[in-house]
Amino acid sequence: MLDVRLIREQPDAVRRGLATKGGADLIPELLELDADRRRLVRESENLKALRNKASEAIGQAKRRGEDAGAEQARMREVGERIKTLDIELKSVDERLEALALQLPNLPHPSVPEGKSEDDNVEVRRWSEPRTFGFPPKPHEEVGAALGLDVERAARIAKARFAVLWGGMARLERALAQLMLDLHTREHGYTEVWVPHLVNGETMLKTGQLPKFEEHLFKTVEADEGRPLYLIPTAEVALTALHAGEVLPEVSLPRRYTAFTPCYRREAGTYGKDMKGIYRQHQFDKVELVKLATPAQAYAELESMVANAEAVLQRLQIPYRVVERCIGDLGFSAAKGYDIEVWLPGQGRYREISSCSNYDAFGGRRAEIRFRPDGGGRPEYCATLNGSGLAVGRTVMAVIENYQEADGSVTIPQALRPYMDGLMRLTPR
RNA sequence: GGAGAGGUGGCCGAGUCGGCCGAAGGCAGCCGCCUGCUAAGCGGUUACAGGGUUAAAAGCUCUGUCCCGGGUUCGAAUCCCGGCCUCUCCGCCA
Repeated sequence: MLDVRLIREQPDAVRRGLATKGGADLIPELLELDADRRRLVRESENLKALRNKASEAIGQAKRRGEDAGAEQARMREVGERIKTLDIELKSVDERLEALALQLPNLPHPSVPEGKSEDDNVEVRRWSEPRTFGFPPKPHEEVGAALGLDVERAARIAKARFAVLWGGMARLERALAQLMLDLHTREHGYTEVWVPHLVNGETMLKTGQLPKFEEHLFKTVEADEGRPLYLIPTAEVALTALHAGEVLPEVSLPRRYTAFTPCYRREAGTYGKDMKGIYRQHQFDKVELVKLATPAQAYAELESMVANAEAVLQRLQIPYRVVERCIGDLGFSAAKGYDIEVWLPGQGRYREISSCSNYDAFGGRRAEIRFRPDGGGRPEYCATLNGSGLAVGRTVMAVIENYQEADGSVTIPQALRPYMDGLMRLTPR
């Protein structure tokens, strides 16, 4: 969420910032509502001050045994007027917040121009794709022989689910473990275990609601309690952990990691990436989340990307890093990078991680603040998040990059300790 | 699932028949004083949000906040209703 005060004081700068991302057209109405709100607040509060004084006088009069009926009647009317104003104020506040929630974050000045992911800018590449002595197969073909089973998954659930048998299931688990160990032992993250179902308020505070409801799986409690939502990423749970809190500045940055399944409806992607497990309703991810001061946030973004890259380096799989352009930044991000892994079966780089700095936009929405070291008023934290990595897509990358002519897959060195020294997955 | 108790400031804890309660007292913190050191002692101070004033900040001032949302009342921490959460006992359970 953007600071309404910033919009009020520098509407033109905000309008320029939102030019590509959209939402600038909402500003006039927002400014009008803001002016209405302040007018109503002033009037209501003046009347409340009057009433408070009068009520005190009535109390004193009554204690002296005097009659205060006339004054009480007068205040009854004032009370009615206040009630009317407050109802109006509440309605203005609600409309104002609904509008403010629709405004995306302002891009950082360093973010490249561009409309779609095609305009993203490659920042660096790591390692060279290996040369195969045979035509490399896509992961769904390599995987089918090794225990990747989408047919039965579709039967017991629906399309876009998978069953992993034997070594493939083991590979999934081993990768998650490798990632968690790397981030907790070498990158300073604290491992957190979180609920996979969260309430609507948490979804609102982390920017999933109201805008992205169609992407979420929603549950209904049997006793008609508030609905809970399946998390689309551990980011929502991790970021919301400190919602409403004021953290000491010395405790920043905080670095959290969690291994969870992610559940996404994938509405509007029918027919897209239907083969294999690139796009699933359920997938595992090791997520990275940081809370930082706005001053630390951009350096923390760089190190977060490096932390995610380290996973692919361990696995010896080629990738490139692209900086997302304004049009591909997403709603909440001020700046962000994607890591794209090389998939020889597809002959191209595909997204395996997305790291973003939401800066104070995220902290304001979730109400996460910090108390500056020298004292003073609390300020909003910057929130950052990134995949480190999406486990299912890493499985894809491993089996495509390490496939052999006979249909087997070599287990990367770094992964063997997590698979009892197993060197190879062979067709079943 | 059944029965009961409760949610007050950074923490503990008091709030009488609704007014003088943004809230006693204690602890912790900060500033100063005092004292060979330490401990003790003395004085002051310590929430958040929003509005107004200001170029802005500080300051001043007003409003709201005693879990959340409604209601009663001239006036609610205090009374009433709903929700959320916590605890105790019984039952069930990985």
